[in-house]
Amino acid sequence: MRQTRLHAPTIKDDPRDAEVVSHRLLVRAGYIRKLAAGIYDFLPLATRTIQKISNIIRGEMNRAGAQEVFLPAVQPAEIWVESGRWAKYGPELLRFKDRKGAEFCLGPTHEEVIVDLVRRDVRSWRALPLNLYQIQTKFRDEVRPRAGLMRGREFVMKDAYSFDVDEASALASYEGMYAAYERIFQRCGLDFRAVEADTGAIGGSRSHEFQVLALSGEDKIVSCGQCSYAANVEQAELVRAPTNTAEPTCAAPQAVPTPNQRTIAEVSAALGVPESRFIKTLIVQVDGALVAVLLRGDHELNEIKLKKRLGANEIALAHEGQVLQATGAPVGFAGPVGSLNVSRIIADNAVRGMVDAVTGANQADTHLTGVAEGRDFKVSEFFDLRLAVENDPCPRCSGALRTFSGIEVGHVFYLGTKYSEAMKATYLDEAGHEKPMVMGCYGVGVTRIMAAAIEQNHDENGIVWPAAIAPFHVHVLPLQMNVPEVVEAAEALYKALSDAGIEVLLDDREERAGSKFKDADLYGIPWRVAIGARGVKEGIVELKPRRGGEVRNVPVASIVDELKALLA
RNA sequence: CGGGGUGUAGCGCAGCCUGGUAGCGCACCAGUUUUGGGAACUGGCCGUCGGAGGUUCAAAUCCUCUCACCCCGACCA
Repeated sequence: MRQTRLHAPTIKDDPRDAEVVSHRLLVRAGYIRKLAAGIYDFLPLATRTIQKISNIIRGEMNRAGAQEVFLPAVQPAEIWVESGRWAKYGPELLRFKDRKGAEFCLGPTHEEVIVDLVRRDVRSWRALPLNLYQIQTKFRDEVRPRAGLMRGREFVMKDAYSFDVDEASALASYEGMYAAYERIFQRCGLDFRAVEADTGAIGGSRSHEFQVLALSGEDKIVSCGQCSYAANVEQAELVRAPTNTAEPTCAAPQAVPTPNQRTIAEVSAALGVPESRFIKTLIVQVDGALVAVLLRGDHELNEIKLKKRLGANEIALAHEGQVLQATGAPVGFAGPVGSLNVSRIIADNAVRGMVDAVTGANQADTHLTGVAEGRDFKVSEFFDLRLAVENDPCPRCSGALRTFSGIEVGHVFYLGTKYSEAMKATYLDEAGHEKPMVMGCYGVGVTRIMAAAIEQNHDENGIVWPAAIAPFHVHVLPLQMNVPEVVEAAEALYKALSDAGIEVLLDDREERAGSKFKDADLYGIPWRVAIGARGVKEGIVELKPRRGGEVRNVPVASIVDELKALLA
């Protein structure tokens, strides 16, 4: 490809609306442009990288026995009504009507479509297992799209769906996809971790996320320093610490004035008591009722665990008015001692046996010290309700958990029969009995991989692509376009590399060397060959890896073989 | 949806407080000189100042409403 013909306009200034690195660099390097919030144009370089990623995914999916299909993005409401998700999915599902008034949506995912497809024609155990996948544009009307491609409303996703005769076979399919995913992300050159995850609204019982480790990641994950245990903090099981058996040092709680000190941090600083000695009291709406949830002051509520433990459909922190109603005090002074107007009081395991603790007094500008669990208040039930934190004990071994930020680029779910039962996707087994198919579903965020790869691979000058997903292999820069020998050498090298099947971008623009170097760094192509007037007279060109390495002089005669070897 | 912020040339911004001929840098076009890490000079092109309404002799500037976008939170296969 000649750069004079390439549409990849670079920008010197950072775009104002881009904060995260991948967004900034993709815009500056001319890979993407924004059309609307969370909706982007993919320019030629981005399209090439997306193709590379897609082809890696195809290779691994095909190798794992899955077959590629291409399903409609526009989906009729009927099948969503059938699965129950037309009502449940909420405003994230972009719905619209056709000219006759019939209801449709733009597919955020394709369980309904695939189940509808498979149930029509698959009637026998002989046709199973079956695994179908596609690479396609998805649309989710996110409340708040952000961070460029990391959380867009329209994005490219690979989604796969497996159908099996029974649970054992379905779990084998799941393991097959898990293994394929590990290969996919390895081949994309990503530093990632597979972690145990919550199954969320999609249901099912077994789930892993593939998280690319990056400080800018939205997800928090924990991983054991000693064994292979890793999980999303939402999911991480916490072993119960030994219950405190120390005796309280004071006979009864003492009220202390804490004017306008509403947060644990403020009161902790004012009283000189560490946050871990506080009992945090959250008033939570659980399906309409108010519940008091107690946590140790330095811990955070895991809403997913709370929802699960209580079997609730909807939970949310109470509003100011509800807090006043429950505690008789403004927000910031709630505590479990005395009368709380809530349906019940539950607590995290870590609150059990706390003594000499600090809590709100259910009275404005007042806290209580010297509070003891059991003596001064009663909890109806203890659960594991908090988010895991650094140094929590590993639930599998004696190690300690460490925390990381991650970007979710893949997710595998064991679905069971949730959709096949709702939509009657059944088969006849060998004995002639009708049974629901057992399903799994598996997603990879293709465009998100592109962003995640940049989050992990960049420097102050631009993108540093992992070779496997770079838009080109080699970038050839003739440094003086007015020196015929330089242009001739560059043209010859361009032809020789192209003939050798190497993807090469030739910077044939009438630009000064400095501009060419700057743009080359922004683009992030793995190998750069600079051809200068001095070197060419001696039969020398300069080879430089985009990642780190030094410039190396290579004889013109051997540069093609050299690059062939490097790219093999 | 709650909180905060921004909309002025293709991009990044100043001007707004204190109303009076719409500016700067980059990019783009032409020319000259340059030519190994975003060249210099000269000339040139590009604006319904996000939109609507109002106040005023006069509005980018003041007032009201509205739309879009960004950040934090809530939300989220």
